[in-house]
Amino acid sequence: MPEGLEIEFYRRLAETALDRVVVAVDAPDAWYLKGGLTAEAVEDRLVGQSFAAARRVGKLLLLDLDRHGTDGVPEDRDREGGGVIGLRFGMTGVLEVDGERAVEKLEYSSLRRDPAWIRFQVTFADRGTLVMRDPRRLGGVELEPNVAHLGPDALALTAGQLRAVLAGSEAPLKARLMDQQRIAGLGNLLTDEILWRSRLDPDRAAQTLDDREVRRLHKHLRRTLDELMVRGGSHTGDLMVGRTRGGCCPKCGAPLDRRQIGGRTTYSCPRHQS
DNA sequence: ATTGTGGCCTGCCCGC
DNA sequence: TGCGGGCAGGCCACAA
Repeated sequence: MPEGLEIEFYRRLAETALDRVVVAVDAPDAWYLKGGLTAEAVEDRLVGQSFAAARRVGKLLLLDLDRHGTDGVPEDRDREGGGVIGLRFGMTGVLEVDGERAVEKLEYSSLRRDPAWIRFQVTFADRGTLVMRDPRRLGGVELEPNVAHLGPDALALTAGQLRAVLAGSEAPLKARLMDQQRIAGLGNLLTDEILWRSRLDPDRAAQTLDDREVRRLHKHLRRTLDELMVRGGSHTGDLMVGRTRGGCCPKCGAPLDRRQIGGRTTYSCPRHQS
């Protein structure tokens, strides 16, 4: 599923959609529009504009609208927020620009291109498109999304930030790492991989980690994100081959534990993680 | 406040 | 061969 890494790939792809004038918006699924947004409102807001920048906070992709209209006339500066559209991809959302995908293989999503799965589409004057496909409709589109409640981005997390996130929390380590208000961008697969590499039990209370363990966790967090980014995504971790019912630890061959932690299916090695 | 739970959505996989 | 029940998890509302 798209976690922070995949959304970073999406963001890079979205940069090819910058500075192109929008001529049409298709939002066929009202349920996909969040925060009271309507198809008419998003069309009014986008048509005639272009995207000036593609940013990312955790799993949220942000497209900044150009401050100026196509005629170079300054926009109404009184309008609040500066014009940002937020795209969430849920578990099975895929981004395409001009028919190109940022991620070829997406775990738990389908490779089919059923037109019915198009939840949001922007057409540019050059006839190119930006398309969100989402079979399960767990993503969404929102204007001026609130990013204040998101924690620091996982891809740039410092050791000090990690320490602060874990301090004083009775919550299971894994739940704390996946809490988007604390750290933005870690999903289920990445978190299992990071904790497995760090040899830490996902069910331990977050605050029980000592300094050495926090530093170890931070080292593996950074290393894992860098490595899987190069490999191509969250599903390319070393644990993945064993991450199945009855699966075994790729390190030692011991049967993996399969538990629900923080409401998520969690795989861990009883021999390596404590 | 913090932490946990259930439900949303629907394609796909497994077993019968 | 077709069918039905789980399963997947990001996110949110709500409960304790």
